[in-house]
Amino acid sequence: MKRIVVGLSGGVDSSVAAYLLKQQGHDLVALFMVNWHERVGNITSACTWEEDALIAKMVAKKLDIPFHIVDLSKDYKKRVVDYMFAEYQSGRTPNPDVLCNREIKFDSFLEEALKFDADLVATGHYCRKTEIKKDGKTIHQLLAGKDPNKDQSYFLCQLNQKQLSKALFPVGDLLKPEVRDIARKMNLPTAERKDSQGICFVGKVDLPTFLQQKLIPKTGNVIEVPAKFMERKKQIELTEENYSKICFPFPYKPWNGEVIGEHQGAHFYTIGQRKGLNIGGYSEPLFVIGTDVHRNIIYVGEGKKHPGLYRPGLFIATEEMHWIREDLQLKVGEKKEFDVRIRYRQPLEKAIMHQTKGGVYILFKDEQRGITSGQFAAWYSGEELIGSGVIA
RNA sequence: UGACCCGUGGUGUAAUUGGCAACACAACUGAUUUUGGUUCAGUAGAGUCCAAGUUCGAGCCUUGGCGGGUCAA
Repeated sequence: MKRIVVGLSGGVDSSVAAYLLKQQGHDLVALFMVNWHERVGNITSACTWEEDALIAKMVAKKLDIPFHIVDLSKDYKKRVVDYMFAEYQSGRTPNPDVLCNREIKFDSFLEEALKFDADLVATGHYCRKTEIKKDGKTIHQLLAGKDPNKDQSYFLCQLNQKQLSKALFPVGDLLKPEVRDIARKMNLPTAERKDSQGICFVGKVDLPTFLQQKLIPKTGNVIEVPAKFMERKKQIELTEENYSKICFPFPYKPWNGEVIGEHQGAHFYTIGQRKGLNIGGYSEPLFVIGTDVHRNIIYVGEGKKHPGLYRPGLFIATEEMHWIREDLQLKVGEKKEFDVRIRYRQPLEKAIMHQTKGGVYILFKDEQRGITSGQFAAWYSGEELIGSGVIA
């Protein structure tokens, strides 16, 4: 029996996680965290944290677990939301939920949880944890959830050994339908609740509206780059000397194409984006293939096969590298194959990672669509998440 | 100034050469998704530049305007 704090969110997953731990006879405390009060840009008028808290409390009561609430909104604002604005401002596309896990759930929240004298902190994430011994040291492994459709290990790709040592993921061995079934059988109030989506805790917001709190709209040009132009530019051999050309965003220039419309601010767009351009009349849809916040230009290409949408590799600077498995960190000059994904719910892709002095180059076996600065690349070895980093 | 061509939903095109307007893109809504995005489904939107005429019936034919373009002087 251990003393465990379980983070109840008001959703099914964490409820079932709590139930399972209770079944195993652990000494539980439920802790609900408030991360966001404001409702600017909210789409659903209802559904604020109060409702989630109420339901979480009902779950705790049903399971006969003491229930507490902790307000981490200050931290969340400072460590997640501000980061988000700053990233968009500088033309990158952040992943707030990865940060939320690293900075809040498994840091601020973890700290609060440990004040309850807990040995471990449990969440409803779909991922698994194991440990191995190596050179007499215990190493925690973060594995994908059993349900391939719900695996959330990607969102935890920035956790470190210390954080993992305290973490517990009780639903990681279950499939989502099984979790629902358990909730139904146990009559948990969350059994039929819809899965949360959108930026965690902020909720489902209209992102442009949300961003406009901080980012000022500014009219700029939309430039269409012909597919032929990029085809020519991409005729480069994938050799080490060319890494710097193929592993970074293509430096589009205004004269690489033609002005076909206007936008309200380059920092509101991301690579691969189709909706929101407000430009019609093409036989195939237009996709954003590049943004330039300094010149305030967005570059687009016609058709989902446009060469500007694909890249064979990416780069992660050394200071942005994170190894969950510190012991597997590559040395300068070393090359190794991993399975990599560059966004949530994307099939893993074979890639060679090549560590250099300034950072690591990741060369995919097949070109990847929509590689975006600011997003996280996460590399796996089979089911195990080995490390991650911010795409340059 | 003369000749010729064109004028259809927000945009780009289509309509068996007379029978009440289709497709794509955009937009909107929903589904999927604990980031952004992607993807999927559905909805709405023009009575065809204007005026007059031929016809049972015109976006398609005729005439005159208006607007845009090409060629010739």
